[in-house]
Amino acid sequence: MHKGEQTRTLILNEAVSLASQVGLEGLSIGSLAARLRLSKSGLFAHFGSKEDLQLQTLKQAQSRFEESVFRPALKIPRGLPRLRVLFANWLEWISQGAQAPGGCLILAASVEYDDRPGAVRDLLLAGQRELRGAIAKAIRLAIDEGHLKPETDPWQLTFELFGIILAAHHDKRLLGDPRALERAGSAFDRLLAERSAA
Amino acid sequence: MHKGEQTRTLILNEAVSLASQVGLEGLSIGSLAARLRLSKSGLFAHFGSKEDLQLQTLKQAQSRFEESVFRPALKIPRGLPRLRVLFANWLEWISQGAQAPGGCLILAASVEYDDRPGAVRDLLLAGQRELRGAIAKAIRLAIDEGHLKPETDPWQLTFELFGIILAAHHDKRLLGDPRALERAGSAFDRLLAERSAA
DNA sequence: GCATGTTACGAACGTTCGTTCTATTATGTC
DNA sequence: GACATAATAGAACGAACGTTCGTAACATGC
Repeated sequence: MHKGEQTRTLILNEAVSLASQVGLEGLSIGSLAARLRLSKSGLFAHFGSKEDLQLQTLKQAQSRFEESVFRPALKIPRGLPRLRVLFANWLEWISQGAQAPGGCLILAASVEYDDRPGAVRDLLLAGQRELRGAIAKAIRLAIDEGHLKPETDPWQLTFELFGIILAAHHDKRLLGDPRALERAGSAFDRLLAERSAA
Repeated sequence: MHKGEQTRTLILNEAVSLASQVGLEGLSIGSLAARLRLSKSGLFAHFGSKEDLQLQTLKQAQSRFEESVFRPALKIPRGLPRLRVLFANWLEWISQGAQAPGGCLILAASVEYDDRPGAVRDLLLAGQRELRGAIAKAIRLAIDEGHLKPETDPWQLTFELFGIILAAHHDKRLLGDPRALERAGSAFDRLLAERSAA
Protein backbone atom coordinates (compact mmCIF):
# COMPACT_ATOMS: atom_id res chain seq x y z
CA MET A 1 0.00 0.00 0.00
CA HIS A 2 2.50 2.61 1.10
CA LYS A 3 5.71 1.08 -0.12
CA GLY A 4 5.07 2.92 -3.36
CA GLU A 5 4.76 6.28 -1.68
CA GLN A 6 7.94 5.60 0.19
CA THR A 7 10.18 4.99 -2.81
CA ARG A 8 8.35 7.72 -4.68
CA THR A 9 9.49 10.18 -2.04
CA LEU A 10 12.99 8.75 -2.25
CA ILE A 11 12.95 9.26 -5.99
CA LEU A 12 11.70 12.81 -5.75
CA ASN A 13 14.35 13.79 -3.23
CA GLU A 14 17.06 12.51 -5.50
CA ALA A 15 15.33 14.11 -8.48
CA VAL A 16 15.42 17.53 -6.83
CA SER A 17 19.10 17.11 -6.16
CA LEU A 18 19.89 15.94 -9.68
CA ALA A 19 17.65 18.45 -11.42
CA SER A 20 19.25 21.30 -9.53
CA GLN A 21 22.50 20.32 -11.23
CA VAL A 22 21.38 19.45 -14.74
CA GLY A 23 18.07 21.27 -14.96
CA LEU A 24 14.55 19.93 -15.17
CA GLU A 25 14.95 19.22 -18.87
CA GLY A 26 18.35 17.63 -18.43
CA LEU A 27 16.93 15.38 -15.74
CA SER A 28 16.88 11.99 -17.46
CA ILE A 29 15.04 8.95 -16.22
CA GLY A 30 17.93 6.66 -16.94
CA SER A 31 20.52 8.53 -14.94
CA LEU A 32 18.10 9.14 -12.09
CA ALA A 33 17.33 5.44 -11.95
CA ALA A 34 21.03 4.59 -11.98
CA ARG A 35 21.65 6.91 -9.03
CA LEU A 36 18.98 5.15 -7.03
CA ARG A 37 19.96 1.69 -8.23
CA LEU A 38 16.53 1.27 -9.76
CA SER A 39 15.56 0.09 -13.17
CA LYS A 40 14.48 2.70 -15.68
CA SER A 41 11.06 1.14 -16.14
CA GLY A 42 10.56 0.64 -12.42
CA LEU A 43 11.15 4.29 -11.78
CA PHE A 44 9.08 5.32 -14.77
CA ALA A 45 6.07 3.42 -13.48
CA HIS A 46 5.80 5.84 -10.59
CA PHE A 47 5.07 8.77 -12.85
CA GLY A 48 3.87 7.71 -16.27
CA SER A 49 5.60 10.45 -18.19
CA LYS A 50 8.65 12.58 -17.97
CA GLU A 51 6.60 15.74 -17.73
CA ASP A 52 4.83 14.36 -14.69
CA LEU A 53 8.19 13.54 -13.12
CA GLN A 54 9.30 17.11 -13.79
CA LEU A 55 6.13 18.50 -12.28
CA GLN A 56 6.36 16.38 -9.16
CA THR A 57 10.03 17.24 -8.76
CA LEU A 58 9.29 20.93 -9.01
CA LYS A 59 6.40 20.62 -6.58
CA GLN A 60 8.72 18.90 -4.14
CA ALA A 61 11.18 21.76 -4.37
CA GLN A 62 8.43 24.31 -3.98
CA SER A 63 7.01 22.73 -0.87
CA ARG A 64 10.47 22.45 0.63
CA PHE A 65 10.94 26.14 -0.04
CA GLU A 66 7.64 26.92 1.61
CA GLU A 67 8.61 24.80 4.58
CA SER A 68 12.13 26.17 4.99
CA VAL A 69 11.69 29.83 4.14
CA PHE A 70 8.13 30.85 4.66
CA ARG A 71 6.53 28.77 7.35
CA PRO A 72 9.13 29.55 10.04
CA ALA A 73 8.74 33.26 9.37
CA LEU A 74 5.07 33.15 10.22
CA LYS A 75 5.97 32.51 13.85
CA ILE A 76 7.85 35.80 14.02
CA PRO A 77 5.92 38.93 14.97
CA ARG A 78 4.55 40.68 11.90
CA GLY A 79 6.22 43.74 10.52
CA LEU A 80 9.93 44.36 10.14
CA PRO A 81 11.01 41.42 12.32
CA ARG A 82 9.15 38.94 10.16
CA LEU A 83 10.43 40.56 6.99
CA ARG A 84 14.00 40.29 8.23
CA VAL A 85 13.62 36.61 9.08
CA LEU A 86 11.97 35.99 5.75
CA PHE A 87 14.90 37.49 3.93
CA ALA A 88 17.45 35.72 6.10
CA ASN A 89 15.78 32.36 5.51
CA TRP A 90 15.65 33.05 1.83
CA LEU A 91 19.34 33.84 1.72
CA GLU A 92 20.09 30.69 3.60
CA TRP A 93 17.92 28.74 1.19
CA ILE A 94 19.79 29.85 -1.91
CA SER A 95 23.13 29.11 -0.32
CA GLN A 96 22.24 25.59 0.77
CA GLY A 97 24.50 23.22 -1.07
CA ALA A 98 23.41 20.13 0.76
CA GLN A 99 20.16 18.93 -0.73
CA ALA A 100 20.44 20.96 -3.92
CA PRO A 101 24.08 20.95 -4.95
CA GLY A 102 23.25 22.75 -8.18
CA GLY A 103 21.67 25.77 -6.55
CA CYS A 104 18.01 26.64 -6.22
CA LEU A 105 16.05 24.42 -8.58
CA ILE A 106 13.19 26.88 -8.73
CA LEU A 107 15.38 29.71 -9.93
CA ALA A 108 17.10 27.46 -12.45
CA ALA A 109 13.80 26.19 -13.76
CA SER A 110 12.45 29.72 -13.99
CA VAL A 111 15.18 30.62 -16.44
CA GLU A 112 14.89 27.32 -18.26
CA TYR A 113 11.13 27.45 -18.75
CA ASP A 114 10.42 31.15 -18.97
CA ASP A 115 9.72 30.71 -22.67
CA ARG A 116 8.38 27.17 -22.82
CA PRO A 117 4.61 27.10 -22.44
CA GLY A 118 3.23 24.10 -20.64
CA ALA A 119 2.43 22.67 -17.27
CA VAL A 120 5.91 23.21 -15.85
CA ARG A 121 5.89 26.89 -16.68
CA ASP A 122 2.37 27.22 -15.30
CA LEU A 123 3.47 25.67 -12.03
CA LEU A 124 6.48 27.97 -11.84
CA LEU A 125 4.32 30.96 -12.53
CA ALA A 126 1.79 30.03 -9.88
CA GLY A 127 4.54 29.53 -7.32
CA GLN A 128 6.21 32.79 -8.21
CA ARG A 129 2.97 34.74 -7.98
CA GLU A 130 2.21 33.21 -4.61
CA LEU A 131 5.70 34.05 -3.39
CA ARG A 132 5.54 37.63 -4.58
CA GLY A 133 2.12 38.07 -3.08
CA ALA A 134 3.26 36.73 0.27
CA ILE A 135 6.26 39.05 0.39
CA ALA A 136 4.21 42.04 -0.64
CA LYS A 137 1.77 41.14 2.11
CA ALA A 138 4.55 40.97 4.68
CA ILE A 139 5.67 44.41 3.55
CA ARG A 140 2.15 45.75 3.81
CA LEU A 141 1.95 44.44 7.35
CA ALA A 142 5.19 46.22 8.15
CA ILE A 143 3.63 49.42 6.88
CA ASP A 144 0.51 48.83 8.93
CA GLU A 145 2.62 48.23 12.00
CA GLY A 146 4.26 51.58 11.46
CA HIS A 147 7.66 50.08 10.74
CA LEU A 148 7.87 51.27 7.17
CA LYS A 149 6.86 54.57 5.65
CA PRO A 150 3.26 54.54 4.46
CA GLU A 151 4.25 55.70 0.96
CA THR A 152 6.27 52.51 0.47
CA ASP A 153 5.21 50.61 -2.64
CA PRO A 154 5.04 46.93 -1.60
CA TRP A 155 5.42 45.58 -5.13
CA GLN A 156 8.36 47.78 -5.93
CA LEU A 157 10.09 46.79 -2.71
CA THR A 158 9.33 43.14 -3.42
CA PHE A 159 10.88 43.55 -6.84
CA GLU A 160 14.05 45.01 -5.38
CA LEU A 161 14.34 42.39 -2.65
CA PHE A 162 14.02 39.69 -5.26
CA GLY A 163 16.78 41.33 -7.26
CA ILE A 164 19.12 41.15 -4.29
CA ILE A 165 18.36 37.46 -3.89
CA LEU A 166 19.00 36.81 -7.55
CA ALA A 167 22.28 38.70 -7.49
CA ALA A 168 23.43 36.82 -4.40
CA HIS A 169 22.52 33.49 -5.95
CA HIS A 170 24.36 34.38 -9.12
CA ASP A 171 27.49 35.68 -7.43
CA LYS A 172 27.73 32.81 -5.05
CA ARG A 173 27.30 30.16 -7.70
CA LEU A 174 28.98 31.44 -10.84
CA LEU A 175 31.59 33.72 -9.35
CA GLY A 176 31.96 31.73 -6.17
CA ASP A 177 32.07 34.99 -4.30
CA PRO A 178 31.98 34.36 -0.55
CA ARG A 179 31.05 38.00 0.05
CA ALA A 180 27.82 37.62 -1.89
CA LEU A 181 25.79 36.96 1.24
CA GLU A 182 27.04 39.95 3.16
CA ARG A 183 26.58 42.11 0.07
CA ALA A 184 22.98 40.95 -0.04
CA GLY A 185 22.62 41.62 3.65
CA SER A 186 23.85 45.17 3.52
CA ALA A 187 21.79 45.89 0.40
CA PHE A 188 18.76 44.63 2.28
CA ASP A 189 19.53 46.69 5.36
CA ARG A 190 19.98 49.86 3.38
CA LEU A 191 16.81 49.21 1.42
CA LEU A 192 14.80 48.93 4.61
CA ALA A 193 16.58 51.74 6.39
CA GLU A 194 15.54 54.22 3.73
CA ARG A 195 11.93 53.28 4.07
CA SER A 196 11.83 52.95 7.82
CA ALA A 197 9.37 55.23 9.48
CA ALA A 198 10.88 57.83 11.74
CA MET B 1 38.03 30.83 -49.12
CA HIS B 2 35.68 33.05 -47.18
CA LYS B 3 32.45 31.30 -48.00
CA GLY B 4 33.07 29.24 -44.92
CA GLU B 5 33.26 32.24 -42.65
CA GLN B 6 30.06 33.53 -44.15
CA THR B 7 27.93 30.48 -43.42
CA ARG B 8 29.68 30.09 -40.10
CA THR B 9 28.40 33.50 -39.09
CA LEU B 10 24.97 32.55 -40.37
CA ILE B 11 25.06 29.42 -38.24
CA LEU B 12 26.20 31.27 -35.13
CA ASN B 13 23.48 33.87 -35.43
CA GLU B 14 20.85 31.18 -35.61
CA ALA B 15 22.60 29.29 -32.82
CA VAL B 16 22.37 32.28 -30.50
CA SER B 17 18.70 32.59 -31.25
CA LEU B 18 18.01 28.90 -30.74
CA ALA B 19 20.20 28.53 -27.67
CA SER B 20 18.49 31.45 -26.01
CA GLN B 21 15.30 29.41 -26.16
CA VAL B 22 16.48 25.90 -25.36
CA GLY B 23 19.75 26.61 -23.57
CA LEU B 24 23.32 25.93 -24.61
CA GLU B 25 22.98 22.31 -23.58
CA GLY B 26 19.63 21.89 -25.29
CA LEU B 27 21.08 23.32 -28.47
CA SER B 28 21.27 20.28 -30.75
CA ILE B 29 23.18 20.09 -33.99
CA GLY B 30 20.37 18.31 -35.76
CA SER B 31 17.69 20.87 -35.05
CA LEU B 32 20.05 23.75 -35.72
CA ALA B 33 20.94 22.25 -39.09
CA ALA B 34 17.27 21.74 -39.91
CA ARG B 35 16.51 25.38 -39.18
CA LEU B 36 19.20 26.47 -41.59
CA ARG B 37 18.35 23.81 -44.16
CA LEU B 38 21.82 22.37 -43.78
CA SER B 39 22.91 18.80 -43.29
CA LYS B 40 23.93 17.76 -39.82
CA SER B 41 27.41 16.76 -40.93
CA GLY B 42 27.85 19.87 -43.04
CA LEU B 43 27.15 22.07 -40.09
CA PHE B 44 29.21 19.94 -37.78
CA ALA B 45 32.28 20.33 -40.01
CA HIS B 46 32.40 24.00 -39.12
CA PHE B 47 33.07 23.31 -35.48
CA GLY B 48 34.37 19.83 -34.88
CA SER B 49 32.62 19.28 -31.60
CA LYS B 50 29.50 20.31 -29.83
CA GLU B 51 31.43 22.01 -27.08
CA ASP B 52 33.18 24.18 -29.64
CA LEU B 53 29.82 25.11 -31.13
CA GLN B 54 28.62 26.06 -27.67
CA LEU B 55 31.72 28.12 -27.03
CA GLN B 56 31.51 29.97 -30.33
CA THR B 57 27.81 30.59 -29.80
CA LEU B 58 28.45 32.03 -26.38
CA LYS B 59 31.30 34.17 -27.69
CA GLN B 60 29.00 35.50 -30.38
CA ALA B 61 26.46 36.50 -27.75
CA GLN B 62 29.14 38.07 -25.59
CA SER B 63 30.56 40.19 -28.38
CA ARG B 64 27.08 41.30 -29.36
CA PHE B 65 26.52 42.34 -25.76
CA GLU B 66 29.76 44.25 -25.72
CA GLU B 67 28.80 45.93 -28.99
CA SER B 68 25.24 46.81 -28.00
CA VAL B 69 25.59 47.70 -24.35
CA PHE B 70 29.12 48.73 -23.60
CA ARG B 71 30.73 50.24 -26.62
CA PRO B 72 28.05 52.92 -27.18
CA ALA B 73 28.36 53.99 -23.55
CA LEU B 74 32.02 54.82 -23.96
CA LYS B 75 31.10 57.74 -26.17
CA ILE B 76 29.11 59.30 -23.33
CA PRO B 77 30.94 61.60 -20.93
CA ARG B 78 32.30 59.67 -17.98
CA GLY B 79 30.58 59.73 -14.65
CA LEU B 80 26.88 59.59 -13.98
CA PRO B 81 25.84 60.20 -17.61
CA ARG B 82 27.80 57.22 -18.83
CA LEU B 83 26.53 55.07 -15.99
CA ARG B 84 22.95 55.98 -16.85
CA VAL B 85 23.41 55.10 -20.52
CA LEU B 86 25.12 51.88 -19.56
CA PHE B 87 22.19 50.85 -17.45
CA ALA B 88 19.64 51.92 -20.05
CA ASN B 89 21.42 49.95 -22.76
CA TRP B 90 21.58 46.97 -20.50
CA LEU B 91 17.88 47.14 -19.79
CA GLU B 92 17.18 47.38 -23.48
CA TRP B 93 19.43 44.41 -24.10
CA ILE B 94 17.60 42.09 -21.76
CA SER B 95 14.23 43.09 -23.20
CA GLN B 96 15.24 42.50 -26.81
CA GLY B 97 13.06 39.74 -28.13
CA ALA B 98 14.20 40.03 -31.73
CA GLN B 99 17.50 38.25 -32.03
CA ALA B 100 17.22 36.29 -28.82
CA PRO B 101 13.58 35.24 -28.43
CA GLY B 102 14.43 33.19 -25.37
CA GLY B 103 15.89 36.04 -23.36
CA CYS B 104 19.52 36.83 -22.69
CA LEU B 105 21.60 33.80 -23.58
CA ILE B 106 24.39 34.83 -21.26
CA LEU B 107 22.14 34.97 -18.22
CA ALA B 108 20.52 31.67 -19.15
CA ALA B 109 23.88 30.01 -19.64
CA SER B 110 25.14 31.43 -16.35
CA VAL B 111 22.42 29.57 -14.49
CA GLU B 112 22.83 26.46 -16.64
CA TYR B 113 26.59 26.20 -16.21
CA ASP B 114 27.19 27.68 -12.79
CA ASP B 115 27.97 24.20 -11.51
CA ARG B 116 29.42 22.50 -14.61
CA PRO B 117 33.15 22.91 -14.75
CA GLY B 118 34.58 23.23 -18.22
CA ALA B 119 35.39 25.62 -21.01
CA VAL B 120 31.87 27.03 -21.22
CA ARG B 121 31.82 27.92 -17.57
CA ASP B 122 35.28 29.41 -17.81
CA LEU B 123 34.19 31.61 -20.68
CA LEU B 124 31.13 32.72 -18.77
CA LEU B 125 33.21 33.49 -15.75
CA ALA B 126 35.72 35.53 -17.73
CA GLY B 127 32.94 37.51 -19.36
CA GLN B 128 31.20 38.12 -16.08
CA ARG B 129 34.37 39.28 -14.39
CA GLU B 130 35.11 41.65 -17.24
CA LEU B 131 31.59 43.03 -17.09
CA ARG B 132 31.67 43.54 -13.36
CA GLY B 133 35.04 45.18 -13.58
CA ALA B 134 33.89 47.55 -16.29
CA ILE B 135 30.84 48.61 -14.33
CA ALA B 136 32.82 49.09 -11.15
CA LYS B 137 35.24 51.20 -13.12
CA ALA B 138 32.44 53.35 -14.48
CA ILE B 139 31.24 53.84 -10.93
CA ARG B 140 34.72 54.75 -9.77
CA LEU B 141 34.90 57.34 -12.53
CA ALA B 142 31.59 58.78 -11.36
CA ILE B 143 33.09 59.09 -7.89
CA ASP B 144 36.20 60.75 -9.27
CA GLU B 145 34.05 63.18 -11.22
CA GLY B 146 32.34 64.12 -8.00
CA HIS B 147 28.98 62.73 -9.09
CA LEU B 148 28.80 60.07 -6.44
CA LYS B 149 29.75 60.22 -2.78
CA PRO B 150 33.36 59.23 -2.21
CA GLU B 151 32.39 56.60 0.35
CA THR B 152 30.47 54.68 -2.30
CA ASP B 153 31.63 51.07 -2.62
CA PRO B 154 31.89 50.36 -6.36
CA TRP B 155 31.59 46.60 -5.99
CA GLN B 156 28.62 46.81 -3.72
CA LEU B 157 26.86 49.18 -6.08
CA THR B 158 27.71 46.93 -9.03
CA PHE B 159 26.21 44.02 -7.14
CA GLU B 160 22.99 45.90 -6.55
CA LEU B 161 22.73 47.16 -10.11
CA PHE B 162 23.15 43.64 -11.37
CA GLY B 163 20.38 42.51 -9.06
CA ILE B 164 18.01 45.02 -10.58
CA ILE B 165 18.85 43.76 -14.05
CA LEU B 166 18.28 40.16 -13.00
CA ALA B 167 14.95 40.99 -11.41
CA ALA B 168 13.81 42.87 -14.49
CA HIS B 169 14.82 40.01 -16.75
CA HIS B 170 13.02 37.54 -14.57
CA ASP B 171 9.83 39.53 -14.20
CA LYS B 172 9.62 40.38 -17.86
CA ARG B 173 10.17 36.83 -19.02
CA LEU B 174 8.52 34.55 -16.50
CA LEU B 175 5.82 36.83 -15.16
CA GLY B 176 5.43 38.78 -18.38
CA ASP B 177 5.21 41.90 -16.29
CA PRO B 178 5.25 44.98 -18.52
CA ARG B 179 6.10 47.17 -15.52
CA ALA B 180 9.37 45.34 -14.96
CA LEU B 181 11.35 47.92 -16.89
CA GLU B 182 9.98 50.93 -15.09
CA ARG B 183 10.44 49.14 -11.79
CA ALA B 184 14.07 48.62 -12.71
CA GLY B 185 14.35 52.24 -13.76
CA SER B 186 13.04 53.66 -10.53
CA ALA B 187 15.11 51.26 -8.47
CA PHE B 188 18.16 52.45 -10.38
CA ASP B 189 17.26 56.12 -9.91
CA ARG B 190 16.83 55.73 -6.20
CA LEU B 191 20.03 53.78 -5.87
CA LEU B 192 22.00 56.56 -7.52
CA ALA B 193 20.10 59.37 -5.83
CA GLU B 194 21.12 58.11 -2.40
CA ARG B 195 24.73 58.08 -3.32
CA SER B 196 24.79 61.28 -5.28
CA ALA B 197 27.19 63.84 -3.94
CA ALA B 198 25.54 66.98 -2.61
C1' DG C 1 0.66 -19.06 5.13
C1' DC C 2 -1.94 -18.15 1.28
C1' DA C 3 -4.09 -15.47 -2.06
C1' DT C 4 -4.03 -10.99 -4.09
C1' DG C 5 -2.68 -6.85 -5.78
C1' DT C 6 1.07 -3.71 -5.91
C1' DT C 7 5.86 -2.82 -7.20
C1' DA C 8 10.00 -3.58 -9.67
C1' DC C 9 12.58 -5.65 -13.51
C1' DG C 10 14.41 -6.73 -18.26
C1' DA C 11 13.95 -6.46 -22.89
C1' DA C 12 12.69 -4.07 -26.72
C1' DC C 13 10.50 -0.14 -29.38
C1' DG C 14 11.46 3.96 -32.45
C1' DT C 15 14.00 8.47 -32.18
C1' DT C 16 17.45 11.50 -31.54
C1' DC C 17 21.89 12.49 -29.85
C1' DG C 18 27.09 13.63 -31.16
C1' DT C 19 30.42 12.01 -34.16
C1' DT C 20 33.05 9.75 -38.07
C1' DC C 21 33.62 8.43 -42.52
C1' DT C 22 33.48 8.83 -47.75
C1' DA C 23 31.89 11.01 -51.74
C1' DT C 24 30.14 14.86 -54.22
C1' DT C 25 29.47 19.53 -55.21
C1' DA C 26 30.94 24.52 -55.03
C1' DT C 27 34.41 27.84 -54.81
C1' DG C 28 38.61 30.52 -55.58
C1' DT C 29 43.19 30.74 -58.24
C1' DC C 30 46.29 30.58 -62.22
C1' DG D 1 38.49 26.72 -68.44
C1' DA D 2 41.35 23.38 -65.63
C1' DC D 3 42.92 22.40 -61.18
C1' DA D 4 43.40 22.37 -56.19
C1' DT D 5 40.96 23.24 -52.24
C1' DA D 6 37.29 24.07 -49.39
C1' DA D 7 32.44 23.22 -48.27
C1' DT D 8 28.42 20.38 -48.05
C1' DA D 9 25.78 16.05 -48.28
C1' DG D 10 24.71 11.28 -47.17
C1' DA D 11 25.04 7.15 -44.74
C1' DA D 12 26.22 4.88 -40.75
C1' DC D 13 27.97 4.25 -35.82
C1' DG D 14 27.02 3.36 -30.82
C1' DA D 15 24.84 5.37 -27.06
C1' DA D 16 21.12 7.48 -24.67
C1' DC D 17 16.55 9.23 -24.82
C1' DG D 18 11.32 8.42 -23.28
C1' DT D 19 8.06 4.86 -23.45
C1' DT D 20 5.56 0.19 -23.61
C1' DC D 21 4.85 -4.51 -22.34
C1' DG D 22 4.93 -9.02 -20.22
C1' DT D 23 6.53 -11.15 -16.21
C1' DA D 24 8.79 -12.05 -11.77
C1' DA D 25 9.20 -10.55 -6.99
C1' DC D 26 7.32 -8.52 -3.33
C1' DA D 27 4.40 -6.62 0.43
C1' DT D 28 0.08 -6.57 2.40
C1' DG D 29 -4.75 -8.17 4.41
C1' DC D 30 -7.06 -12.23 5.70
